[in-house]
Amino acid sequence: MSDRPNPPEKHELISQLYAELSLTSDELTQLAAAYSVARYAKGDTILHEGDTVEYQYYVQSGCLRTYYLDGSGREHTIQFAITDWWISDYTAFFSQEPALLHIEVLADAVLYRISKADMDRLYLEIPALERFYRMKMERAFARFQKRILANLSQSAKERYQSFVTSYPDIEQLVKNYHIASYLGITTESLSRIRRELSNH
Amino acid sequence: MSDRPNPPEKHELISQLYAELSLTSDELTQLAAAYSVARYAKGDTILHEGDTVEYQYYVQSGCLRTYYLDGSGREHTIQFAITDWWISDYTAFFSQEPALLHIEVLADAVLYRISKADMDRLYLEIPALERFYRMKMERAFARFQKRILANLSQSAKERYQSFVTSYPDIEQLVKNYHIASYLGITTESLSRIRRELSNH
DNA sequence: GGAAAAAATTGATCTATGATAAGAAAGAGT
DNA sequence: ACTCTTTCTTATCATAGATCAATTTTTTCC
Repeated sequence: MSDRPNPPEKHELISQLYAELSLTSDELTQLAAAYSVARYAKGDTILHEGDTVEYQYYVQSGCLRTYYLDGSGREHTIQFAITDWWISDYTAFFSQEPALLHIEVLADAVLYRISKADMDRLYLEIPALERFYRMKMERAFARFQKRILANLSQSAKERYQSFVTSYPDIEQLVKNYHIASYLGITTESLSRIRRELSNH
Repeated sequence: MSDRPNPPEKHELISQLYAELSLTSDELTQLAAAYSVARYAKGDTILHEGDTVEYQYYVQSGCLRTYYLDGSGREHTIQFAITDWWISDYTAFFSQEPALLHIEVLADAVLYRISKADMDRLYLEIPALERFYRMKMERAFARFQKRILANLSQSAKERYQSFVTSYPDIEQLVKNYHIASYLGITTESLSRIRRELSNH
């Protein structure tokens, strides 16, 4: 359950989320109207491969992951998301092609979701959102580049160490087999790595 | 050398590049003024790790790659760029932190470059650019996600086959050891994969 | 056209991780 | 508190790819 007993009033949260934009009161009201709150329990899957991706989600509390099922039925975790992070199958959200990814709730979550239809309308009505989301995409791109670099140049052990250093909260929250699937190794290999690291 | 004997007039190219935006003549003139043409020879390095990244480049002709040098001095190719593609160390371009990547010219190139200072000014003067670059970042993000998925879920042989299928022009243009470093394997492993594939 | 350099291939051996199986530990439900 | 399920660890064997070295092929330069 979220450590915040109740989510804040929607309008207050939207004000904080877009604080850097200095939007007018009317613009904030428009934005707040476009968001809806969605609560999910641990274990829920809120997107399945093949679905149309209607929403992106802002995580007010909880923990989620996106994952891909390969041809052999193995799960590959693409991203985790905790409080103050965003989550969707972004590729499918942008293109409106069927989802490639699943989204699973790893800890009870309160999410604020907004549809692509509303996003597209609001880009026209509140042009400052273009800049906000361009810069958000730049940061997301940078995180993926860092991930590609790590996958190309680091051993599994090094990648695990980076993960633990960069995301201690997530490391504590999620199961080891999810971490293994994020790192691209099996749970047995992760166990060996953890044993080696604890024997130093 | 470029298969186009001369680059088109700058204004014409900028018109085509931003055709979807239906910019005014004045806006196109402003944009064209911000771009400069840069010609490089095969073998040039136009960005080094540690540099401030002042420009992003549109490739009018030629071929380039970005690469990262790891702690052991090995090169990891992050992206290639051919005609009509963009290239930079984007993470450092956005953040203005020192470059992590190098950019090398693999075939004589004609590039159109624009500085971040000009970009930032033009975002304010031509707001339609915000949308153009947000959507460009969305597509770039999607390509990186596809790359992460492939790295997590495919064997080296599968990744090479996807590469050849997706980028036949690049496969013909660049050296095998660059392809190997893009795929995250050694040149010896790539040779063995190529032999296996040619014996089927 | 020839020499030198670069790129690519091949072979032998090694290593990190995968596959499989079994067992232990932790968590969930009653 | 107990039982069942889920998660995690460990052992053994297999494999994809790395490392190292040598050779061949291709490209570059004069």
